[in-house]
Amino acid sequence: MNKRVTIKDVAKKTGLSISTISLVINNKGNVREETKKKVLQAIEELGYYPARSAKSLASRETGNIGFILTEEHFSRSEPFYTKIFLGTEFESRAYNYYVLLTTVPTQFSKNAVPRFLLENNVDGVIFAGKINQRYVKYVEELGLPYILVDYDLPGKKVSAVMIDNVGGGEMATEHLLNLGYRKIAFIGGDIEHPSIKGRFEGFKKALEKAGVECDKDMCVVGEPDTRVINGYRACEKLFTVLKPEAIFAANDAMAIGCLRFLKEKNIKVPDEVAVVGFDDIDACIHVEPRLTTVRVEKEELGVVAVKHLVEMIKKPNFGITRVYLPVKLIVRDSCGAGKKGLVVFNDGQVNESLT
Amino acid sequence: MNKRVTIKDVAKKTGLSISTISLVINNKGNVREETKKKVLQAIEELGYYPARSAKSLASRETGNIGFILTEEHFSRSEPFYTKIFLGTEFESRAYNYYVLLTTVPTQFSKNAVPRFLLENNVDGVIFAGKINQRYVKYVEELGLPYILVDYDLPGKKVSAVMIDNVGGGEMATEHLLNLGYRKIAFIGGDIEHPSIKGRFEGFKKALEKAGVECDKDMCVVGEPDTRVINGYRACEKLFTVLKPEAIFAANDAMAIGCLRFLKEKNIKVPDEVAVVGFDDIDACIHVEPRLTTVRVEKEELGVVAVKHLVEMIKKPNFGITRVYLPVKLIVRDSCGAGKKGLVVFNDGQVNESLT
DNA sequence: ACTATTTATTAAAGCGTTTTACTAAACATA
DNA sequence: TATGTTTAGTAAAACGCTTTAATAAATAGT
Repeated sequence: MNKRVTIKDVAKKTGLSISTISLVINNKGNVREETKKKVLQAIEELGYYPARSAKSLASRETGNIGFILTEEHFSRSEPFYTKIFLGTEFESRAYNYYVLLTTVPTQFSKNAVPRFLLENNVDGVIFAGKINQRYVKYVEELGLPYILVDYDLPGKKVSAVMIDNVGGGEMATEHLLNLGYRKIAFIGGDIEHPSIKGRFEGFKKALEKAGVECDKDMCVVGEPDTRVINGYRACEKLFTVLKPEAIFAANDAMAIGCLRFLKEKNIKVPDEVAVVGFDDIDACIHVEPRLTTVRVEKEELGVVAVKHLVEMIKKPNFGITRVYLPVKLIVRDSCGAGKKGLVVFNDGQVNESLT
Repeated sequence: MNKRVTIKDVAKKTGLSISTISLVINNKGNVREETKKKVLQAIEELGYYPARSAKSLASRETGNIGFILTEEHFSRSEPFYTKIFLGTEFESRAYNYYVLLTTVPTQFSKNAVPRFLLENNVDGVIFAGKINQRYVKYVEELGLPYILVDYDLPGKKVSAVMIDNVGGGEMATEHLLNLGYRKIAFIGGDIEHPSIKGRFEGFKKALEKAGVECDKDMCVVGEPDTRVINGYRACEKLFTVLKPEAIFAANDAMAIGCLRFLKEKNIKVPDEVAVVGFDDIDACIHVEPRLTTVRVEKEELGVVAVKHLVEMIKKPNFGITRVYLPVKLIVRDSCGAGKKGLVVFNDGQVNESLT
């Protein structure tokens, strides 16, 4: 093919040295305005663009960000982390970075270390979701800046962008309380997960504030994870003994599991039981009834993570940043708010997602 | 930080030259088994791994694959191309590639050229979905191998992995015919799109085979694109004049649009109208009734694209590959198959996606 | 006018690999 | 034994940049 044009060609064309060309490109050193112009023009005319590999080698900057996800999270149908990823992907471009995605097994293992770390091929790392502490430690020892998204390392001060889980849990519960429900159940799944824990905390906080006692039997938190099937089972468990007026599920998947169970048992939602979820995944508007939930701005999580990570890359000893992203109650049909004549502060009941 | 260990360190430790180390790593040249062992051990002990940037610079291989998507397709909620992307992402890792994603505007523009092309930072390119021909040309002129996914360039022999749209359209239509429907409508959106065109073709083919006349008025193909809202509108248009017994929508989004309209008008699905979609997006199992559709293996599209692209990268003049991925009818509730006592050859009616 | 300082440019080293051409040793061939 | 052929290993150039230290020219200070 037509040979690649290099910095040498630009030097030759302008009669300057390659050093000068480099300085102009990177806006460094003292270069006369006039020569700058000349160089820029030559670059334009030749269609020159610095080769990434050479630039990386010389400058020790790769222009890449690593994105590490535990394998379970990458399950091909899980949209939550996919969206976070797309957010980082999108935002990275604004900062002229590319993001390299990889998954790692839950357990740390020497030969599960992401290749981009071994190859020295990233300038910083984003960890999304639950992650084994040893991966973080590995990255730390490399001296790379990193940030966690939607997770936190207990007992370790790390940079992280998190969801306001407590606030969201409170919000959802308060909403149910405001609608007059008192016997409210909580369905949680893996309560060890910081996010679930936070949502549960918010749940209890709201109840306490309202002076409603939190019935332990109404809190099903034993399931191993937060998939639909476990929501279904938790709901089943719940209804064998009790009859809650409302359910707050720690995420939409589980909430949808509840909906499934209730539909099977012919228990009407929201007339007999109200259901509120958390996350606002796409499915919410497709299920029947449409699910009231707490919206997490998933892409935004990724976006914010990139913003901070880039800061950290640019400025060494930037320090630790910890940010909590606000959430928002999205009222739809599964909580009975409409029925009860409540003002629905929702954005676009009818047309939403008619995309 | 602890300084990076380089090939020099390995050379020093083994008392060999760096050339030999390199040869061992890349399994080239003539190196005694014995020395090979020695080198490998030293590498192991030192924890050496070749730096990507240096390797790239010297070998002119980047280890990256570019993934180019038109902006509309990247709309953050569009799961179709996201899944294709995840498929490539996943498969790439098996081949030790990373994939760099970028979007481009619909119209070609000199300064919309993906940075990874300018930087010489990819070994090959995947184009997903509808793409302006000039981008393809640009890549071609760079001498880079490339492959299209879910699109084709009319009048140009390019490598591509496509869906069997015609077969799928035929399948869906035949299914409706088998159920006894005769007045079958087609809702298409952008008929210029090769995929839609193919599905329409399959539709007509099936009708013809069955000796059923294709009523032009039953084919709504004027909408600008295939979003939910346009399915809604097309359906509305349809029902102002006609009363089809069944609808075959060219994709699930539009099919869901139909469902919305029909629910609003209180027209029962499938009792009064049967609906079949195409793609099998996640929402299918959440809508009411669950949507019968033609499943496209979206991740698989990405996987296959990577497989072929890697071949092309490894073997220059590999030639053109064109592959059609088969599709599969997924019978659910919107077509009335159950009601009519038909055998339902579905995988997991009840538990599917209870993930 | 002479020195000190600032400004503009460059030569050259370095980044960490791959690869080619070369050498030396070992082995075959006759 | 002399010669050709493998085999094993290496020196050195190349890949295309950045960056540092040095130099030269212009400007300022007295």
